[in-house]
Amino acid sequence: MAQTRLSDVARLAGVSTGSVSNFLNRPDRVNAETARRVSGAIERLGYVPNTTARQLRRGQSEAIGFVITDISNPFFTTLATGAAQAAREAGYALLLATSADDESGQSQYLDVFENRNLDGVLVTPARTTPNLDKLRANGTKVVLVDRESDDYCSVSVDDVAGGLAATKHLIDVGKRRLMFVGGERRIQQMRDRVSGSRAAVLAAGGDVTLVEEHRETLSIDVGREIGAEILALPPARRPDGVVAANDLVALGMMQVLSGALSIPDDIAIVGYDDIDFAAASLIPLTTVRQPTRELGYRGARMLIAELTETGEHEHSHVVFQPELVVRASTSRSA
Amino acid sequence: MAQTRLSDVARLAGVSTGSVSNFLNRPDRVNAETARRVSGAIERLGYVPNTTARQLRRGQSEAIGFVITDISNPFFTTLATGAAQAAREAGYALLLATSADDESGQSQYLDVFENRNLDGVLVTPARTTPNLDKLRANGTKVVLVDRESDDYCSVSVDDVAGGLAATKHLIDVGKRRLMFVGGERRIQQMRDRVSGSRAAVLAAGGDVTLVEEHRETLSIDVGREIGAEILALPPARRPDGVVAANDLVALGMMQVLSGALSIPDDIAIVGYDDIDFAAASLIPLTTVRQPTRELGYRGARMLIAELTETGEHEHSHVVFQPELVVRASTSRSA
DNA sequence: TGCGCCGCATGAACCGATTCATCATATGGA
DNA sequence: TCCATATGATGAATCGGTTCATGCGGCGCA
Repeated sequence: MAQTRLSDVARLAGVSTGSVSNFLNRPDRVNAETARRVSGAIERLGYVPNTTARQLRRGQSEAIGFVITDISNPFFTTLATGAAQAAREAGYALLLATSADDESGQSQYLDVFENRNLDGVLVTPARTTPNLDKLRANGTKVVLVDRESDDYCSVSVDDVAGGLAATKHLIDVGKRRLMFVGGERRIQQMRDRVSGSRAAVLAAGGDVTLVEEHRETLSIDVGREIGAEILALPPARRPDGVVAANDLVALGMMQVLSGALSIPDDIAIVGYDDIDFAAASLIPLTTVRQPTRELGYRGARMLIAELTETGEHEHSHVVFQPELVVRASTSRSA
Repeated sequence: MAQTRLSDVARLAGVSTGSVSNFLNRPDRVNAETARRVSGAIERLGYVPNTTARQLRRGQSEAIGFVITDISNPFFTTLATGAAQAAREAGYALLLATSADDESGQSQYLDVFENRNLDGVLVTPARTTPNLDKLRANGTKVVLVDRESDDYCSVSVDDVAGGLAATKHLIDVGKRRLMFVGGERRIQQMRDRVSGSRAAVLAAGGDVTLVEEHRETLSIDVGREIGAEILALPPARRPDGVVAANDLVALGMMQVLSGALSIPDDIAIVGYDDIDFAAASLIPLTTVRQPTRELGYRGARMLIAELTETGEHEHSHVVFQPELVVRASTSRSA
């Protein structure tokens, strides 16, 4: 209960508080003998510095925040794991907020962050870009994850390439009536994936068609719904290949479709993200793998770098390349 | 950049800092006119209180921590969601730490928490109980989640009942050669689930057998391994019913087994937790549902209650009852 | 011997909000 | 009219580190 204070350490060691503080923060600035005494006193008292006081004086918290858009999607938790690791390595704390079940969503959580005075936040922009500028005006650094922007540092994945690879693969295995299931068109990633998909169709020539279906959220349940809708179509109008914009939808669709149709013969499915459950499905899911963990890791490192750099800041952008992982949901031989 | 301080507000409103502080924290103590002026000044300046300074003075951080044992298991993220909600409702921040990929594991993260001076932590004790006592001696409150203990408040689920229900169900659908796949025996939950399982076998009489398999971790990959081992057995020695101690293992096993055997005819599988993917599997998984979100929610509320209560503290314990959810992995009719 | 410099310790001021003893003013009752 | 009481404002002290201007002793060099 009774916190031992830095001044207690100073008294026991017979030095000033300044020296103790220096020992803690710039050990090179204290004499070896002094260091020995201070270190002994700290040991003896079991002293732990009070982070709050340090933060107050330093004007920074050594903590960064991350808003998880959808905690039920392993993609985001993997992102968080990567970010957490980077934070830990740099001695930062990672404060996670979840906007999972909430109507007003993200911007509310950014508010939470606002008066927790974090040094910076990692943001995965959802449907609309929340008022990041306001945060930044308040002195909080911002790095975008899984999204590019000229105004902020960002780490992202080439979604055009991902959409293209997924679609081209379906065409290569002989599918002609394709369907793209995406999220809200306002989200940049979705637009990119769609445009990659279209590019692949265009390149294939005239006999390949592509229909697009867009939903607000991309969950397992939504996948089930869309699967049911496909089954309700007359067979001739059913797609024979589907590109889903995330694995959850793909798995939901597959569950419903596998009851009535043969996968991949009647209908082949490609997901996106390569969450663990994609490989673990009874029919393993072909999917576009993103370097998810790395994405979170690099994002956090970038943020921390921005926090610690001294000179003028230049926004930097890292773009990873996705990788198509072929499994049984599109190919018998896989 | 230049933070507006409380004293700026006071100056603009023409009142003392004490009054501004009172307006913020005990509005009933300030005159209506004063309140109006202060509120106007806050508005005009866009003032946001500095949480760090408040924490320092108050001696508390209004933040609680939660160590996620395995972030790749949706069970734990759901727990976190519940806890996050409770924290949010009470105006607390939830600091998440992940011990996912780390050899030394949990205790290290509790250290991180130690000098972040949190008011309390929520702990899901893993294999060994980390040095919680030390934390507590430092003034940090502790509540155990998913585990009972006399020395701490706790929220848990009746694991004996869960193991029993799962096993009895297999027996009821006609299975006789049962297998229990659990985690480390040192973990209390595992012991409870096993003993529930044994009780069900005992109650069924002589012709039901139970073999036990224990692994350090319970992941999809481990499930695959065990599935392969089962397939390698001579048919007569294969179990015809499996109780898995979490859904991940169950899903992993099912993936391997469904290739060679008929589920549920040759072998029926029951999981544990009822994560979303259990219902979403191509063969939906029968499982023991835990009120996971509620568990996190109640745990956090309990912790916050302990933090805000004034009198003597009495440890309290909430024990939820699990619920068996029957699906196709054990029953054709389901 | 004297001067300048270096290394290191010192401790008061400070970060920004909260608290509380104190005081001013108003109200009511005798 | 006077005193007791209530209401509410005040501002200095405080929380626990960090910083920095200041000072001191020792060493090298001329």
